[in-house]
Amino acid sequence: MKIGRKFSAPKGTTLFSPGQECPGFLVLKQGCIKVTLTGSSGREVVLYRVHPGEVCLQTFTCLIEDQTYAAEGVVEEDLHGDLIPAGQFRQVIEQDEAFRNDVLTSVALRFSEYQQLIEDVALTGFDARLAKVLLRLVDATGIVPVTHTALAAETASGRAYVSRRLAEFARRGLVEQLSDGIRICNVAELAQIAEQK
Amino acid sequence: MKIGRKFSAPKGTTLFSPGQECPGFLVLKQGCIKVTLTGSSGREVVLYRVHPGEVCLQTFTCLIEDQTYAAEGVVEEDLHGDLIPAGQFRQVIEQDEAFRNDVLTSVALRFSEYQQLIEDVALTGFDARLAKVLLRLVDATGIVPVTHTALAAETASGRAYVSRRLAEFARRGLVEQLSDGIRICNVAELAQIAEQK
DNA sequence: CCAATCTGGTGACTCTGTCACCGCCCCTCA
DNA sequence: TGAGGGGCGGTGACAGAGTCACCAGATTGG
Repeated sequence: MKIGRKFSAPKGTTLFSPGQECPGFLVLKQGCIKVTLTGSSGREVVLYRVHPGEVCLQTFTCLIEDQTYAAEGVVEEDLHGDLIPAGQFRQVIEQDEAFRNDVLTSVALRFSEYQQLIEDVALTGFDARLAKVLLRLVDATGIVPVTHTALAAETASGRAYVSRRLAEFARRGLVEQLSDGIRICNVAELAQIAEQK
Repeated sequence: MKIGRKFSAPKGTTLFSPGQECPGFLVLKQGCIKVTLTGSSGREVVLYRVHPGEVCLQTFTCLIEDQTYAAEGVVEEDLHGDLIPAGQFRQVIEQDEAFRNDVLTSVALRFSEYQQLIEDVALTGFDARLAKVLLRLVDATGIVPVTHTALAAETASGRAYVSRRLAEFARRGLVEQLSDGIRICNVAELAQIAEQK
């Protein structure tokens, strides 16, 4: 069954920001959306990423309750997908089993991701969080191609502190700081740190 | 349409704990469930509460992914509701519009609650969190009938620190410590603190 | 070539949370 | 009745986490 209309957006596009309407239910075919929360102090936290096969759930809560939420969505990799207008949601979910399953799967995914995030932020030490993020963001060549500032958002922490701990990791030989990223040197030990506390 | 079977449990019952199967999709008619996460250090965080009209979503993620999650559910007020076996879920959600709406509403609620919790824990100062929790848990007589230990779980913090900050709040005349709880003395100023940072 | 911007390093703080230990109160049970 | 024991809360001393301000190098773009 054909639903929604084609939707594309290039890397860097802000899909929705606090206070705006978001464009609807986006079923991702290709690309990646980064969803973040920004506090009044300007500090930013990465909530989750939407990948192909998943549904962007931000409208969901906007629909049921009225509040506009503080989340912001930015395209990280060029985007292609189908957009289902918010108003048609209940109808489509009733009629289209595939869509319904997509939504339910996405919901379950997000749900456990959020729970994991809360666990990480509330119950784990910073080093474990940092190690986990590094291991999650390595590319195929063993390098994490992001700035300290970006790592701060990923770890729900501050840039200065990230720099300090990263220096300590480097001192211990776990990573090596490059001009354009971080090389992972000791995966095993990092993985062990990620499990602690 | 009649779904599931009657289910009841008295206050204090542990409905599910990390590693166990949870009993299924519980549609609450009466009572309250407290869902918490406990870290390896023994520290506990209150994730959310399930109230009448809502659905307990813990199985949801267990169903889609395989992992057993660290959440624990405890009955806070005597419970009555209907239990839908996990296996029947997709069938019931397809056929029963009322149930489908309940689930979607619950999901949206949880979703925004989780997001709020992440925002609170990751982006707000402790005092704001504490003030917020106090205002959320006051009863009709202006008293918050909980221990410091419970407040620590609600604020995702430690008991000792809660005691300290509460003493400071008392010194400033915002609250008064009683033998069996905390009296709120200055709602306005607490509300203002709750908004900060 | 200079200015503007982005990035990362650092010292000196503050805030947050931990640990251990204390005393208090209440309950139970011999 | 009195000796434990457990839950609760207060406190000092400390450790972990995060902030702020400021600096320096790199890059970019006019």
